[in-house]
Amino acid sequence: MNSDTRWLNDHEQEVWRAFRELLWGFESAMDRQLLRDSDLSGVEYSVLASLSEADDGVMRARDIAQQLDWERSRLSHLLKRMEARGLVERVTCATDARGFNISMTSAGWNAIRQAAPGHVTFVRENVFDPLSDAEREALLSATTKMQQSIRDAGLWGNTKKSS
Amino acid sequence: MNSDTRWLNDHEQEVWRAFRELLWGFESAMDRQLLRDSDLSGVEYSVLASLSEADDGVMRARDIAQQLDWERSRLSHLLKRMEARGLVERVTCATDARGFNISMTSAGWNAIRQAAPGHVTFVRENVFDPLSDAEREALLSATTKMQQSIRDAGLWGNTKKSS
DNA sequence: ATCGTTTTGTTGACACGTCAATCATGCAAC
DNA sequence: GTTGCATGATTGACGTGTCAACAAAACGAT
Repeated sequence: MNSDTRWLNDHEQEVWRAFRELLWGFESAMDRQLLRDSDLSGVEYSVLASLSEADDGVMRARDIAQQLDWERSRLSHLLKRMEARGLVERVTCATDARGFNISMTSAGWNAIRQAAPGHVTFVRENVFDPLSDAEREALLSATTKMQQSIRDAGLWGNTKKSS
Repeated sequence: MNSDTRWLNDHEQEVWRAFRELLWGFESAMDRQLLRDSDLSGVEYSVLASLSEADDGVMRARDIAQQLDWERSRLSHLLKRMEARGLVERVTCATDARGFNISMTSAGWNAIRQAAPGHVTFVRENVFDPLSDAEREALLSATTKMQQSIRDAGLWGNTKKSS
């Protein structure tokens, strides 16, 4: 139907293919490394990392979800599993009876402290070390522009559309 | 413990943060667009796209899995759902009694033909249009290098390690 | 021919994500 | 203060992914 679609030429297909492969492969490799070295999944690491940046390892669930740009239910499901694993605890919130404070247990602290070096090393060895300075800067500007473009198209993240 | 970890400085954190955000956000936006415009999930689109490149829309399941670098079980689960939706059919293979030929139904053809223009447009508008020529080339070399680095580390894809 | 191994594919258990529905609480308007 | 709406969080259904176990056919060596 849409006969004026601007299809990709050969070179564009090559770029797109490489990018798309990396898109799925990078996260999956990162998760694999994390799981292998520290018995944490990628999403568990994200939550623990957020918590560890708070003063005492305690945050409102709402704030975690906002910081990670996650849906509430996604976080809720995950926290249930993490609580069962003993990594975090739900504590009722004194100032808002609806809310919960999520608090890292000592097992949670141990897990994130053990996992962080390997994770950072993964990023350094597979992102920064292989790239030249120019490539690193181009990567930053390219990712920023793509993200902005998707935002402009109203397709980014979990933010609800304007009616 | 690993006290010689080379942590990220501020600028590196900024690059890493932008890249990581794009990593999860891009795929999710793409899937959202696809689902909205054509009632196909991203993975369903991948399978149908592979099939549509075969002469008659028929491929061995094994070859689809290999082309997409997927685990067999992942494909098997998905094909079961896609067959239930009427997008593909499993046909017993004449030359190998273990295997199955996966064949697109006419509904499958219709779905992929309807979805393709919007998908290509998404890629063009959010990858190629926002990027300069230099950025496009840098993106290609950067993604290629990251992927190669991960491969060298033995963390890429579903290929089993060498015992 | 038969034995052991590889290949092909399925299944079940479980981790994970989205969506829609639900529920209680806070809050603002009146 | 009650009515109405927004907010914070949970739940259940279902699509999706991984992993390990399984079964059956193919294959290669003897």
